Amino acid sequence: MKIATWNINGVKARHDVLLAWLEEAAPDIACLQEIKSVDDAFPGTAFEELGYRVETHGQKGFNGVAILSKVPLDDVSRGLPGDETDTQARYIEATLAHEGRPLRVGCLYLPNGNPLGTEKFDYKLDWMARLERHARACLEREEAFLLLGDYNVIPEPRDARNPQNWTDDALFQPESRSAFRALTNLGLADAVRLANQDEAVFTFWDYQAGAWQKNNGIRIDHVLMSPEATDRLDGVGIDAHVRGWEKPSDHVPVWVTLAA
DNA sequence: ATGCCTTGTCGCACAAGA
Repeated sequence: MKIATWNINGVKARHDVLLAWLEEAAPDIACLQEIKSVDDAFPGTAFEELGYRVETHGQKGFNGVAILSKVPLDDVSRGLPGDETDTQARYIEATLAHEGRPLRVGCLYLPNGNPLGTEKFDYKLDWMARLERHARACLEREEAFLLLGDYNVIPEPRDARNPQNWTDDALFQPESRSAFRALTNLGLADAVRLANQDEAVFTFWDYQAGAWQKNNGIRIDHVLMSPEATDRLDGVGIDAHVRGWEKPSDHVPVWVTLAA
């Protein structure tokens, strides 16, 4: 079973590229972020014709997440628990069956947090604290689950081509990195780092200043896995070539495959 | 030091992104 995450930066602008990637990569589950669409306006027909069910949690103009799935989804839940006043659409999760056992998939778009010294950075850290509490609750069930998406965190210096350029950025603050580390310290595995310890493993390249051509990237899209899911981990990949397609997102897909 | 692009918006410039 192949499960992927991709920040597509607008589902309407990315419709054809998303369709081409789904046909090429053929994931069973695709977790999407920044759909920038309300639920009713999500252009799902072409994806449904490929065999995907579509579950969205959208809002107008910004943010928005979705799960496309070739297998049935149960208990679809929208919004990250822990703050009923949070109106930003950044989290959706659902349960599916993998080899006869439940697998919970959480699709997340973590707040960017810039600029520093504003309520936006506080919101990022509050959101990460809620995510840790949610991860703890999920772990207590001792079942397989994935928390995957755009974390907007550069975990370590080797996860940026030019880490010195990010020292004043919310993505690379000690508080952001510590909050991400709190998740891995719970026992959640960073799938890409289980498979690949190299430098220059990136998932995002800015649209500006020829970042893609210079390979001036960062690794901010992550797949975190519970121990029960890691037991079944079979493969990990980053579809970086998609960044070179016409009209690309600035992020690329990251995926894992689970064995029986 | 700043902008460099891209997307969506009750557009005709701007906010937000990272």
